[in-house]
Amino acid sequence: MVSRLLEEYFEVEEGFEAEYEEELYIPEKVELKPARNTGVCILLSVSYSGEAKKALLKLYDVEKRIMHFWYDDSGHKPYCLTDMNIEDLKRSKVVSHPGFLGFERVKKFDVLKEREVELTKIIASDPLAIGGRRGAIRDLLPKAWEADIKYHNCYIFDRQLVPGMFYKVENGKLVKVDVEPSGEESEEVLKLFEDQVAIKELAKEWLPLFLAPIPDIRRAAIDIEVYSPDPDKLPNPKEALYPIIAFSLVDSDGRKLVFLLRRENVESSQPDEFPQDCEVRFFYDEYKMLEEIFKLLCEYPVILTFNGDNFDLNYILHRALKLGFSRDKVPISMTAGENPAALLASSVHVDLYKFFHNKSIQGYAFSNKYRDVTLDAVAEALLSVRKIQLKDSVSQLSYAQLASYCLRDAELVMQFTKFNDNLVMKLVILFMRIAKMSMEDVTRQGISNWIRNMLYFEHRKRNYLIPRKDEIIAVKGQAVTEARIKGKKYMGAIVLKPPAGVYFNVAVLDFTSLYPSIVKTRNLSYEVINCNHPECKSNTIPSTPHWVCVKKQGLTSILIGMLRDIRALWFKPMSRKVQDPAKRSLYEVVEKSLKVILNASYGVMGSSNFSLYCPPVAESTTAIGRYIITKTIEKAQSLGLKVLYGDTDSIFIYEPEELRIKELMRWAEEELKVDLDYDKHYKFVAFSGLKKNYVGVLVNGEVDIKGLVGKKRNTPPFLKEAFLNFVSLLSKVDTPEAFERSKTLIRNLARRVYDRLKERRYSLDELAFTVMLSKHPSEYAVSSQHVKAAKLLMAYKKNVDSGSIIRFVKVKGEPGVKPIQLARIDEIDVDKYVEHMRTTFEQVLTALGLDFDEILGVKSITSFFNK
DNA sequence: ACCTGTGGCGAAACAC
DNA sequence: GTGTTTCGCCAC
Repeated sequence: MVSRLLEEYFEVEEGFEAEYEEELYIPEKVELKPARNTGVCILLSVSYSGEAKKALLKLYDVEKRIMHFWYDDSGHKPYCLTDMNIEDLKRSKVVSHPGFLGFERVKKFDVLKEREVELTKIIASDPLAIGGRRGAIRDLLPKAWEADIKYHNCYIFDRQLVPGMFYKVENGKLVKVDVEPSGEESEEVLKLFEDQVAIKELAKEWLPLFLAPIPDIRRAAIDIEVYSPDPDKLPNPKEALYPIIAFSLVDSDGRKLVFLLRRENVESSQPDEFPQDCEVRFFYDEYKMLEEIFKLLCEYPVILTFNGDNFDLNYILHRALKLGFSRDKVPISMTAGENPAALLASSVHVDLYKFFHNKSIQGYAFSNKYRDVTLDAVAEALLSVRKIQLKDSVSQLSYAQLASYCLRDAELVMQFTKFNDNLVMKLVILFMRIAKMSMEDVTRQGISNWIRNMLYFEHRKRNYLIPRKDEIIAVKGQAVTEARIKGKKYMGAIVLKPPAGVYFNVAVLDFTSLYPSIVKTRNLSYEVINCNHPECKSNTIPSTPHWVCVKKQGLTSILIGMLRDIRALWFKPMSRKVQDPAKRSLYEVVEKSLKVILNASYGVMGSSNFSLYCPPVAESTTAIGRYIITKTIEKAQSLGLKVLYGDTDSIFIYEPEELRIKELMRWAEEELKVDLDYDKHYKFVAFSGLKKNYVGVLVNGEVDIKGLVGKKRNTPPFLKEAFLNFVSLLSKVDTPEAFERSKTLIRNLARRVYDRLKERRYSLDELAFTVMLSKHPSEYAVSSQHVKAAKLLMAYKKNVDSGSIIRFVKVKGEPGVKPIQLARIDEIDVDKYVEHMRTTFEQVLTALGLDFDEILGVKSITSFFNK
């Protein structure tokens, strides 16, 4: 049982196996709990071993049927896998044990039978992804399980057995797919790895995942509207007190339909007022309408919603139960827990709200194009189309207005998966292939779970025992470096302090995917860091006591290195080179998805929630990063280059000389084994003198604004707008002389904003600060302004919770703020706003050598205000 | 049940 | 009054 890996890299005590075996413990009372999703797993929440196990099983009369028995992450809750079929399970004593498979759960399995057909379609449509829900394909699973267990006979991950990405369904059976790389392209890519044996072998297995075509899965987007007597309050799905008055569906083939519930006192509409190309159906009976909705939900392999987990599907389910549907007639079920998911009986439900909410998706796949995750905001950012803006609440709309409104939402949701050549669906499927997760899981779970699953898969493939978190910490230790910021675990990157002022002709160099490159070239991986070979101890990590194995390359080092290389050497260049739009789009999607994984791969190593959490690996990564940028700056200076600024992996060089830059790049490649690339060239950069804080105008006229207050989400719109005008004046500047001329314009602009503010000629909307609540207002340690505003809103019977966006203005008197809904323009505290204006503008003015007070003559005026 | 990391800035609240 | 802490948002 002790794997090769464990013996080699951990100090394995003599009798390791016996340790578990000999610790006999026979509990008097056994608690049996259901294991989620696996159906035929029994979870015993007790310690067990040899004789104890037997006694225990005898107690429950199931000993003969127990096939396998494994530990879970905690090491104390072993799983039993049984080979019992459902009928046996139902009859067995175990089943009737309180807390185990209750009646309802068994019943659910019967429902599952019907789901297989549709799920099979999805799996079959993309054999390289594992698809569908595990429970739903349970009859197909045993074959995969056998293979899995035989092949990886050491550990079963988190209540699931991964059937493997290399299976597809044929005639109702799982069939192994031949994954030998075929085709010229694979060969061509593999040639790039001639000198890296381990990486080449792994790339052989992974390339099909990226090169195989991505299926266009048939799907439908849905949306509902619910009647509400209070237009400010969203109806509660658990109570489902009010009728569903509209339902819309838009499918991937272009079919559009709307169901409307006839109600009293609703304005009737002419046929031509309804949306065109759309089937409209009226119902007198909500029950009937729900029946029709359920039929539709079962027609598509994938159903898309925006917030369907929390609202739409949840509401439909509870409304149906309230109207007298029995549970087995409703094809929707909610998972248990605080953050439940709505699952469909015969389809996969993708809640795009959850997917778009994922920080990695937001940042790296969509480069922060949207900030608020609302249907309206995301649609505007990605599709340039908005929701239909309503003056009245949905409950007051005419039938035609309601139909248009509801349909638009479903259209937007469908469009999310279609725009940019099905980008979102393609990303989802690629993430399924990379993480070996189902569509439902991959769209709901965060990046750390994707990476965990990806790594676990590679462990099992190699027959490695997967250690627990506490085992890694015990053997490899905690972080030793001290963070600059209090409360952080270890030291991070270096940021240079830039000189305040404007600099013409600045080149920016950066290290391409610095951290993944470090992980690869310096062999960073939890099992090989601080290994127990005496001869490795001299291979130290700078400014840490850690060392790294020189005998064997670690798993994460190979895997992350391989992903980095195929992105950098193939998919990134190809996504720029290839002309054929379809091919190009595929390269772009693969490139994007790899970027997402790579960017998070370092972070998770330093995250205590991550199951392979290894602080020494995380701090070694940043330590080497610091070493690399420091050495590069030194080298640049010795070459006579002037380094203005740098942050983590970038270096700003003033008046660069091509030959010296080339020499620096060559040196970095040779000495440090990292690619130093020429990133961009600024016509000029204006530094405020603060770190992470500057404006630059590129040679093509594009403007980069970094970290300045004027661009932050919480800054009031009037300042953002003024700031943008300010920057656009700046972007027209070409020469130092033009600066002098632009100063008058800048002065006028600042003056105008100031006067307007003073005369209160801005609306409340323009003055509003927009801040997100990161937790419920009651949970805050300090009552900051947005929390105060939120509490005022709550007192005004508004629903406010973690994630809510609070808009407030600053007013005179206590408590100094009011939510925008409750404020009047004459209450505004003008002085506070002048201060905000000052900081916003000063960040750039100092760079230009201008003074805010001087420009406005503010000093005399503020003193006037103070009287 | 959910959760990648550290560094840095500004505003306001809190602690003394 | 002051220094410190908390919070949100951003850069990388």
